[in-house]
Amino acid sequence: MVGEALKGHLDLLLLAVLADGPAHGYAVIEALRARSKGAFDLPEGTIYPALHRLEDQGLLKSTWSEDSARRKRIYQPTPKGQQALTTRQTEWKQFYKAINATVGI
Amino acid sequence: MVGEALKGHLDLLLLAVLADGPAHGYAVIEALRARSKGAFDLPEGTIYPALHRLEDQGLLKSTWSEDSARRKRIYQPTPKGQQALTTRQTEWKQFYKAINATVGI
DNA sequence: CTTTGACACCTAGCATAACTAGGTATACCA
DNA sequence: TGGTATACCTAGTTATGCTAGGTGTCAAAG
Repeated sequence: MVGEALKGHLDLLLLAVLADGPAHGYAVIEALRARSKGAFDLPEGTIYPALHRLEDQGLLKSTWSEDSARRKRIYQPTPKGQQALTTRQTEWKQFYKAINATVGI
Repeated sequence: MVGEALKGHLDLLLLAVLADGPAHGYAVIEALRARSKGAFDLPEGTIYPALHRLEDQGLLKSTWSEDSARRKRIYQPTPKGQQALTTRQTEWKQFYKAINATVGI
């Protein structure tokens, strides 16, 4: 994606993806690419620290999956994370409508 | 506004406001507040450096107004700035549609 | 006539978060 | 055996909005 545009909006994306079911980091990257039809093709160095940050904030919790030889850290939203998702959604709607109103589109 | 949400989108707002007519920095702040219905109430420390940056990039040019005892630096978009506005607009549309698609709203 | 607040400009330094660029390791296919 | 995809990690860079301070003009209120 382009530059700094994503700043402050990534949390919303991650919480939205994980609200539809637990997933590990690499799968989140693929889900973002798929859902956005290729617009969000984000590097691991973006996603992994963001997931850690959200877990530190208590919005996600993670467990190591054991049903595979390849280790996977499975993330899912906490109740606090689900609540955060709805507030982030309304904030996002207000934000993009404010932009559209300002730009006149 | 909230946190980092604006990062990467301020240039679009400034170019859009100034595309509707030259204005000085303080007036730009008021225009943003008015157009966004209060959503974008941005401090001078955000606007002035941003205007300087856009001028450095050749997207705006400025002149000091002389018809007032109070000095005002009047900004207006250059041709390059007008072109940048249209590309930023299409990028913004792609961006917010990608977010909405990803979030599912 | 002094003070307060709106107007109008400026910038050094801070904070945040996405990204770069490196690393480790497993699995599978040619 | 080598390459590619999967899957994780993090130190450091970078970009930019914002904080917090500064200067000065002007008008209205006290």
